[in-house]
Amino acid sequence: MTKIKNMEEFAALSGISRPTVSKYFHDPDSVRPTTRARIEEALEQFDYRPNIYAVNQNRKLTKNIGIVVPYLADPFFAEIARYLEQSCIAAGYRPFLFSSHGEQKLENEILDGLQSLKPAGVLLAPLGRISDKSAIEKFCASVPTVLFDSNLDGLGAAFIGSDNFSFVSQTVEYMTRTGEPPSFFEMRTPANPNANKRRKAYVDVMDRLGFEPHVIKIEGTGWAFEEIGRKGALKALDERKLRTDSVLCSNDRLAIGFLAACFEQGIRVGRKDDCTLRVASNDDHPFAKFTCPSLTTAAHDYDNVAARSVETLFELIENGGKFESRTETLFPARLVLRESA
Amino acid sequence: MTKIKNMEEFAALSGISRPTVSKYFHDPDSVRPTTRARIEEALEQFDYRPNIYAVNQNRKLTKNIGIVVPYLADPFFAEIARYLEQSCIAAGYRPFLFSSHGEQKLENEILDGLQSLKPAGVLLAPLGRISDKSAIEKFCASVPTVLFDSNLDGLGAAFIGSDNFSFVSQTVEYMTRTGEPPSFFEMRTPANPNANKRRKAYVDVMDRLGFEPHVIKIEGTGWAFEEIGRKGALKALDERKLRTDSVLCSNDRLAIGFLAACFEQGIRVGRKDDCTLRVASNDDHPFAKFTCPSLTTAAHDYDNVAARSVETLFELIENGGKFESRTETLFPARLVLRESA
DNA sequence: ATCTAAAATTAACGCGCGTAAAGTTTTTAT
DNA sequence: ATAAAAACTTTACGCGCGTTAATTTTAGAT
Repeated sequence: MTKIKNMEEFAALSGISRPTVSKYFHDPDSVRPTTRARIEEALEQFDYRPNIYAVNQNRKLTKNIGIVVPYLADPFFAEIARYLEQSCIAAGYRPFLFSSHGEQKLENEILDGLQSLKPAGVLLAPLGRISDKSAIEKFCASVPTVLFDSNLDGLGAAFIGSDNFSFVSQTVEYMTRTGEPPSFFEMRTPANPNANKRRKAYVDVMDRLGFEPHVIKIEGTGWAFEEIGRKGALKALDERKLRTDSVLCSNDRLAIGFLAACFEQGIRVGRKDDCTLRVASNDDHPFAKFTCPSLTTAAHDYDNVAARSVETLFELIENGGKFESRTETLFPARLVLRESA
Repeated sequence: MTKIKNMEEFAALSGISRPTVSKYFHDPDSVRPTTRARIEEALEQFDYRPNIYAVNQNRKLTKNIGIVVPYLADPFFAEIARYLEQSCIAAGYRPFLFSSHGEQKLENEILDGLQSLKPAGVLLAPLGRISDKSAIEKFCASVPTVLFDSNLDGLGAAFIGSDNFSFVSQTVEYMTRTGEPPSFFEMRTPANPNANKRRKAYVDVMDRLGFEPHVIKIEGTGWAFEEIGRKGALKALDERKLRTDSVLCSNDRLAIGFLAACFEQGIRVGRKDDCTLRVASNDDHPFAKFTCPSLTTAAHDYDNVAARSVETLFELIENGGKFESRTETLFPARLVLRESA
């Protein structure tokens, strides 16, 4: 097994000229089947691969794709990232995954570093409220970018996410139909723009159903939602803030904290006879199945959001990085009935 | 704001020769303070950055560092990855994060792709049992690699992880001291080598304390530990496999499933009077605080494992990629008492 | 066997930067 | 002030590959 230094050498060993070999690596189907066979034969024998730095220096467009999520320690984003990664690989691209870890500074640094990677495109789930909009706008101007999960008005070539109204209307209607209308439990200053849309949807749906909306806003900042939810729930329970026996949490991570607080307080949650409270939520977090009781929630259409995001990005890339107009695609939720409501 | 094309152009605009500018980017302290100032002044004015592809093509060693974890949807690894990333950045390196998603094929592909990135070093938490040892060995031969979390005998230049004996001895001793000796709850064919060490430690400690070890092995493969734990627990409870009122789970994700199963069955877990079962575990998963009841567990020394891992890798890099001998560093656990035991 | 379109070869340039050598200027020490 | 050391400038080559233009070979059809 000789060590190959460069394409010149490999071309010589395979008996094919370098430009043809170069062409092969760009697109194996662009060469004659016989020469392709000869190259691939040599490839197995000598284990050569083009120097990606030399390749990317000379190609106008790299095969790199950046994937940026706001908080990777949230398994929801880890799952989505997994799907996005695999779709990129399947399409012959090279995904690079980054997490902003909830910090604006880091999000900016990631976008900064991403620029020098000269990616063909970027899939960005921004931090949301605390994102540096102007920095993101500048970034999007120079790199084809598709936003997902969190929409920022007008930024990126397209947005793909979930239809928050569909989430909340389904959970509210279900709870109302099978019991009492829920209060809405959320952070006072949510990081994610979806939270605001969910609150609005809650108020709308309650109005429409003829009930008075009741929003419980809890304190806390950052991304430790479970702890924030737990503390907020303890306080709300202590102060008897709930107007009915039903609560709808803005998202599952808050609900996880809420359920932990209920358990601590000996409050039985669920629809069984001995239960005094029903808790539902939104997202269908990977752990929602393992809360006690298991969490009734509105599930993201993970697969479609992820699939459409990469699809859209590929279209964008093939379109030269620009769309005629910015599109927003929203996928509806699927209600997942479990034990908590 | 003119658009700069290359270093030549930037050098001209800053009034400094290109080789000096190049030197500056390699190490800002290697040029005279006055010239450094002039360069940085121009830098603010013109926003130029070297083309990383051209840079990396010519430098013997890149500033890239690969971070590979077995399963990023596990918040434990997400948290560790976060720390590793930040340490790399602080040291002037460029971390690239990859997850094997529990698949050998993917782990191999990641290492494969990593080679062409020509990283200065790699931090690798391998899949464990299902890792392709020969592939990893080959990789380590050509890239300076430090293993963490999961040890594979003899692979990598060093290993940094947790002392499984310390984990299990603390939990077993605690449970025994304050109640009955625990059974050990684990997967029959665990993916992670730590699991085997924990079982051995359990048997050892039980023997030493004069109790008969009792290991409950449950079925299931893959990385959906919570569901495996839940199903296994339902079966074990149904078949009355437990010899005492105490269970020690091999890891927290299994324990999360175990607790969910107990809740479903109406079994009260904890140390209160009305409880009939105590459950403890190992890892201190980020969600362990929010299980019902909250989980008593032995915590990894996250910070030290992560810090020592990057430290070791940097030493390795400065050492030219080779150590005299392979070292294994283990950090002890810290017992975290919560409500479940 | 002959023609033609497709594919491969040869030759050569450029990408942006690292880096080395030789000469010049600036700084530091005496 | 002077010498030595340090830093900078100029010049030039090389890295590995993309890409183009001109030429030759090959394949499929008549």
